[in-house]
Amino acid sequence: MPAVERRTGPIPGFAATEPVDDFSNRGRLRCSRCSVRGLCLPSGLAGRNVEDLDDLVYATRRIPAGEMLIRAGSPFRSLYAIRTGFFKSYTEQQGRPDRVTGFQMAGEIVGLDGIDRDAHTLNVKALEDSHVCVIPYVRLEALSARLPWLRRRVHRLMSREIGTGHGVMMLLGAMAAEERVAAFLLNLSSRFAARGFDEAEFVLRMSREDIGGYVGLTLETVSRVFSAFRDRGLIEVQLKMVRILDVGGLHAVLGRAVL
Amino acid sequence: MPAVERRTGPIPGFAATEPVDDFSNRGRLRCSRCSVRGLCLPSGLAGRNVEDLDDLVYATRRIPAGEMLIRAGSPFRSLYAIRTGFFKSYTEQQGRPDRVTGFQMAGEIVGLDGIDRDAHTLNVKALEDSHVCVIPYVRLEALSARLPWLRRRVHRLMSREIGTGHGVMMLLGAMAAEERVAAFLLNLSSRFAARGFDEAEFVLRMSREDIGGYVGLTLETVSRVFSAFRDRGLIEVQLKMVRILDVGGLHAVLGRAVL
DNA sequence: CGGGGATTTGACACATATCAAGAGCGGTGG
DNA sequence: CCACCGCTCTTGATATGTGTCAAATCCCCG
Repeated sequence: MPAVERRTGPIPGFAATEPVDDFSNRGRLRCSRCSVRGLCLPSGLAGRNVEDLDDLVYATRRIPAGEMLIRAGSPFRSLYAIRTGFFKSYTEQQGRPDRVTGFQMAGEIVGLDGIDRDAHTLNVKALEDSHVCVIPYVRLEALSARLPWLRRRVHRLMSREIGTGHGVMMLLGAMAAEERVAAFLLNLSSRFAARGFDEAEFVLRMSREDIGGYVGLTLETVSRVFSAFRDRGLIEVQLKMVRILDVGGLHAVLGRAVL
Repeated sequence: MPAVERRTGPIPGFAATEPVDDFSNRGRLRCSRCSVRGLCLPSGLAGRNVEDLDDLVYATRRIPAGEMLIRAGSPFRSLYAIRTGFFKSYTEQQGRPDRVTGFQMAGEIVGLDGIDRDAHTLNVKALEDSHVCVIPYVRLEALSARLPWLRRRVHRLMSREIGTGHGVMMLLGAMAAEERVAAFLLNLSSRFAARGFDEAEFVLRMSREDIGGYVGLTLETVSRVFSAFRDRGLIEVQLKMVRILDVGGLHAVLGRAVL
């Protein structure tokens, strides 16, 4: 069962079927006070204007580790901004392991792929206890009408996701196993760094199988590559714990493979 | 040298560095009269409103086969709507064959990936003589301010491109060679069909190497798979000419591989 | 008609998948 | 608190799909 539900009544144009566990937004949820505002929707905005966003967020929702935030096929109504936590987006394949399209962390927006068909196309599952902001699409739309910078910002977000997709295509279509894993680790590292976490030492929230599902390898190969990197002194690995000992070395593995 | 250039003076906020070979838009280029409007930006619009778009297009531009429409790294100013023709989007890799991120045809929009960084990230090259509509981003922005349906439409377009990317990830990360090629052929076929062309018989505009660069295989493997399909009576191939003899059979090759 | 690139086909190599077994860790319950 | 159980991870042996290298053919275009 997905999180506790507590609602505060329907929003015009927004069917109240969203499970939420926080109050409706009466100035309580403020982008202007959010710790990840520098990465999230308000990014790049000078202070005062951020308050324009303060009635954008409908509610927050707590997603315990292992619970689904979005189920593929469900009707699209909202985007979700990740406040804290870690998610994986994936499609299920009967028998085979999940095909993972990405991992998302604080400040990132999920659900953009659902706009086109008015339905979500991917499953999104929390890999650790997480909090998200529910952003009803109709509200975003309405606010976009009068906030040019918000239109622009949403365009940039979507454009970035398109570009991210191209990066993954590069990874999947043109890189060897070690290159893929190196690229994966470096990507994670820089994203942690952007959030003020240690860029050298971090915890992998996902399993080897999930990593494999993302970079297009089997879990065994991922494990082997980790071991190979360890033996060469590039990283330390102890199950979920990873410490990057030689960033330059990892970049060298990537070689001239363009990401 | 890229096509003939003929301009009609600067547009506010739009530096006149775009090579164009048609007149500036004085009601001459009309989405409302365009043959691909059903697939392009105006898609889904009731007739009369389409005229709102008529001053969106700055100019058309002819791109001869083999010429570049967009060069990776160049500053982002415009989107391009394909009127006629066929393009490939790709990144160059020194030594190795191009990594192809997609093929585009009439009614499709290219350049969306450039919004995020104000620069194009992919090369886009015409594979046959083509015509595109140049859509200055500032104009699209301005028009979006007063046309809710256009905002929505652009969101949908970008969302679709995100979803397309996920489809390619699926293909590259989880499918065997024959599955990839079958998916590629079926995808092309349905897109031709949507444009009123024969869905069973069509001309491949791209080389085997380009196909390989797209589906993540070498040109030899692509060729072998084509031959295998031919031997099994699924298709006829004669260089660029392809005829699908057994659609069901191709779908069967895909099996339960989810696209 | 000639030339050069694209395509096909073959032989072989190799990277990664597959199959299998064992070890380590974490969570649960006594 | 300890012991057990199950799941994830690691490591090994082997299989196999696809890449690589090479050569012949075909076509298109000049």
